[in-house]
Amino acid sequence: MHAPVRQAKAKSRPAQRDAERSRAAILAAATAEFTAHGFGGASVNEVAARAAINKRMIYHYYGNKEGLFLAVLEETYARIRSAESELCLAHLAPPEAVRRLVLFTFDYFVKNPEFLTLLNTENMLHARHLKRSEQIQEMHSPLVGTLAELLKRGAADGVFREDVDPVQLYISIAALGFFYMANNPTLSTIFGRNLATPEALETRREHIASVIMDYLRP
Amino acid sequence: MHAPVRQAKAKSRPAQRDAERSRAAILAAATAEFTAHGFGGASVNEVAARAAINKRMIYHYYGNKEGLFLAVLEETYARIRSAESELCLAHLAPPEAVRRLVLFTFDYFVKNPEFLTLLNTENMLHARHLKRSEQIQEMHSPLVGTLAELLKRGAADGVFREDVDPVQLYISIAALGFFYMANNPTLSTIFGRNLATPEALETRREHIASVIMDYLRP
DNA sequence: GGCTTAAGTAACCACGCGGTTACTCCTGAC
DNA sequence: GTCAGGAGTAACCGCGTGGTTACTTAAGCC
Repeated sequence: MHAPVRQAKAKSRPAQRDAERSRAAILAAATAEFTAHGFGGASVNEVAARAAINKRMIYHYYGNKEGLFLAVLEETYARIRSAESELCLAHLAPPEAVRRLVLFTFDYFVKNPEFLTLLNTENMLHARHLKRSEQIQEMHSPLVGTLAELLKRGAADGVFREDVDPVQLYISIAALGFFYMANNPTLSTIFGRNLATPEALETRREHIASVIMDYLRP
Repeated sequence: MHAPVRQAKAKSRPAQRDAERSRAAILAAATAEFTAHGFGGASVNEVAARAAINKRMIYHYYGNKEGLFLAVLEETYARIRSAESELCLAHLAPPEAVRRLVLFTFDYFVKNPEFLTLLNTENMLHARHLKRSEQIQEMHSPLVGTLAELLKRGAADGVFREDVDPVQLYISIAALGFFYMANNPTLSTIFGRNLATPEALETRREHIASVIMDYLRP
């Protein structure tokens, strides 16, 4: 799609029309703003400035601040689900597959810290946005079902214990990485050392794999 | 200390003077306000209203909103350290002591959800308040040292594996409970069931103990 | 080419915000 | 008894907020 030609206005770039591009710019700006300041501290004026888009358009596309935040959450969940769908675990031996899932989860949190902060913000608000979402089914991770299959196969093979609840295990895999990354600033301050160096992250990554794999031992 | 007698003003209770009581009321109100709304969304006007104290006094005691939030964090840390100091683990067998610590940690998070939310808020702000605190030493948990001793004794007794990093273990013990409680609203929404019922909490509690104790098996 | 819809703009509004000013008066110390 | 300091009050200020109003104009369709 070519950019239309139009006389430039003083001090502003030529107005163009591209709804998809505008919405994407707004979502990216809103993600940064809500991540940095939380829901109450974030400013719609600032989102508009960051996106270089008129504030009226934010209300046109998303309705209000709550609708904007829900759109940010939905996109955030879509991203992790998309990344999870690229894991191909079914053809792997159960221990290798679970280990792969554990490492993927931690690596995802390391590369996407905004996911952690946005989730914490939404939990502080008692998930009131997610509860209104029409995409909750898409947010449910199919990996819990995958994990249940792996645990069943592993128990049958005698390489996993038999009494593992896949939901509890999935939550624990997430917990071990999420807490470490989301709380890294206060943990580093209190322990008096940087827990976010590449070495520290590698140590934590291997520790998490060890905790989970040792828990699954028969 | 007796309450001084003074003529009541129209529509307001008699003004009394008690700095300690005022500070305590302000901190309690601020804890509730920051817990519910985060730092940016919390309002100093609302804190004053909740505490039934003039806003000027908040600035008199705490300087500004940032100083108020730091005071709330320091009190929050003081509370968990006080509760931890009542754990008497040294005389217990290492497995029983570690299990006691694990259960205590989860139970504390269940009973003090504001601790989780305030910590998440401070981490979103990159621990900028904690970094300015003059009480960081008091926030460092002595339990890490206690845990190191237990791991050493347990390994010598042959009931624990020998290669456990006490800091990583302590973080994992906190992670398994913190994530579950702090993310309960979104997890419950996405899994389509209430993960905060007494049964669900008991299941989670036992799961965490199992994960940690099985990890420590030689 | 004209018409309709929607993308986009600029300015505006009422209100709440964090913090301050200017004071009163309680209380403790000398 | 007096005085100074601090607890406490009421009103105020400049600014930013979420959201709205009233418009222009690009672009697609018939």
